Amino acid sequence: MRLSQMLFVTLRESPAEAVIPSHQLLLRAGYIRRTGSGVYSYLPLMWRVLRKVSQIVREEMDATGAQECLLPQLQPAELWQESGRWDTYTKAEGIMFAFRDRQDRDVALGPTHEEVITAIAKDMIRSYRQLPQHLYQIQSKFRDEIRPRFGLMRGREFIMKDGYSFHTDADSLKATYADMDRAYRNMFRRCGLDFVAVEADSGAIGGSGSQEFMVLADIGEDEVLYTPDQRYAANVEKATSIPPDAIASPFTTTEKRPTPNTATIATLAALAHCSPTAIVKNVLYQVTYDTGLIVLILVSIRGDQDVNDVKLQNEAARMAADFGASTVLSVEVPDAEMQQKWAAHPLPLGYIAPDLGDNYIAKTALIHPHFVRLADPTVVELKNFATGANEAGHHVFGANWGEQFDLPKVVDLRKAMAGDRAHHDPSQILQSARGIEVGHIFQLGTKYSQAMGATFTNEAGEEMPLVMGCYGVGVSRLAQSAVEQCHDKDGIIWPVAIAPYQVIIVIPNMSDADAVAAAETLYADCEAAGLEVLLDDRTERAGVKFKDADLIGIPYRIVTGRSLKQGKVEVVQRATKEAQEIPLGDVVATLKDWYEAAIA
RNA sequence: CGGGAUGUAGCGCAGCUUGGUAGCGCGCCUGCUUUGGGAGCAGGAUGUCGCAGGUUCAAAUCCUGUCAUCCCGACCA
Repeated sequence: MRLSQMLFVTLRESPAEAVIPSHQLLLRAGYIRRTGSGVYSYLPLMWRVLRKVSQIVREEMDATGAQECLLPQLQPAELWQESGRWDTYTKAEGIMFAFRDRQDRDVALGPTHEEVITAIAKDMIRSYRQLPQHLYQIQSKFRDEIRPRFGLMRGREFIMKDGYSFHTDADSLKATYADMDRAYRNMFRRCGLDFVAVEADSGAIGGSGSQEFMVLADIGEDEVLYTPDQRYAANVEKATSIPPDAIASPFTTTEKRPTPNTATIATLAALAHCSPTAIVKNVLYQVTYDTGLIVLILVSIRGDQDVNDVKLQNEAARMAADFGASTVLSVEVPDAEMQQKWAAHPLPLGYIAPDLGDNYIAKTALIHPHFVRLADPTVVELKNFATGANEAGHHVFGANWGEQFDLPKVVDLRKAMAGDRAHHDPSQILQSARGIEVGHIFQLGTKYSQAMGATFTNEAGEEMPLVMGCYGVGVSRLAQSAVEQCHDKDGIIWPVAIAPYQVIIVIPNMSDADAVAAAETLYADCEAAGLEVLLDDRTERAGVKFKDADLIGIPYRIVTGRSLKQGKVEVVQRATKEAQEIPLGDVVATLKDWYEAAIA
């Protein structure tokens, strides 16, 4: 491609809308333009990158035997009502773009495709003889994100590879899941990313085992906890650890004492001269189920620890059936406005005890009349602890489970933290890093197949639900992550395998006929050799061309300049800025070698 | 949805406090010179100051509303 013919516009300054390097550089270098909030146009250079990434993904998927297909983005509501996700996706999470067509039918733009693919499996898969199957597609997804941000990092329309596998049993699923683990590692390695695989929460998709692939970067939206021996890595939402040991309580007698202005653990610990580990903190949550029922959960946890919202939400979901509900719409810490809806009288905020009376809950139809009391394992062994007295400005000291308070049901709700010890080896201390989630693989199980009646007949002639897995890669997010991870002050440094072009030939002086002729020859030779090449034949000064070449991040730059007199050209590697003079006749073969070595 | 900020030329910004003919840098167009790291000189074009009301002789500027974009948050008593 000749740059003089291309829609090629670079910006000297970053548009104000971009705040992270990768977003700024993609805008400045003319790869993308914002069309709306969280909606981007992929310009010719970007589209080449996305096609490169897609092709790597495709090759690795095909190598596992998965079959590419293309499913509709426009999806009827019935499918989602069958799976039970219509309400959660349109109301609770509100993440699905849903609307009515002219026949007044509810339809939506696909945020994901479990429903569509399961309906097809239900239709087409009848016998165990057809299994396993694995279909995947690469297409745009639509999600009405709460807060789109950072360009392609969290868009409302984005490109994703999503795959779905169907199995007779869990062992077959695990085999494919392991294949996907390997395939994903291959993809991300081939794309030139520095990544880590971590244990993950399954979230709204549902199911059991799941693993995320994180590109490490400071602006990552996820926190990853890992051990230096690399034997453990998990999303903080999922992570478990050994908490610090509790320091023995200094309280020897049981008494209620006035403790003014100690609504926080820090102020209470200071006033009472004790460690936060000697305090039982009681935190109130409000869960809303799909039936409209509100259930109040009181969590008791050690004073130095925090509740993991995701673990709590999962526990609330497990309890849903007990309340005649099927899904959780929200889990929140009730603010003053929410409290007014159900509190019979003002709560002793900051001074709540594990036995906060049910009489605080007003008798209303949509409010469960009892607190659901849960205890994190960190409080189980505490002796003579301090905790609230259910009276503003007062705490109880020297309390014990089975004496002053009944120990509630014990559930792990604790948020693991950097500095905690690891379960597999307590000498390993958890470290924290930020990550960008570029891939996620799930063992779904039978959640969708059961809901939608997707069954097959097994060897014994019994009708069984299909066992499913699903596997996603954020293609457009991955491409921007590569920039986030690989750039310098001058611009993008594309990994060779996903660069839009491998080579750019710069003619420093267009009025030098020899330089132009040499460049034209090299341009033709590169193309003939199968290298993807840009020819900067614009009538710009050399400085402008060098700046632009650096900005758009093409891996190899040829300059037909001064050394032409010696029959040589300068060849510069973008990543290292390393330059060398190479005889004209050797240039193409050299670049071909470099390219092949880089993508091997 | 809550909080914060910003909307002025293609991009980055000033002007607003104290109302009075809309500015700067880059980019763009023309010409000449220049030609290896975002050239110099000369000339030129480009704005319903986000939108709608209001106050006023007069509004980019003051008031009200509204829309859009970006950032932080959705969380511990």
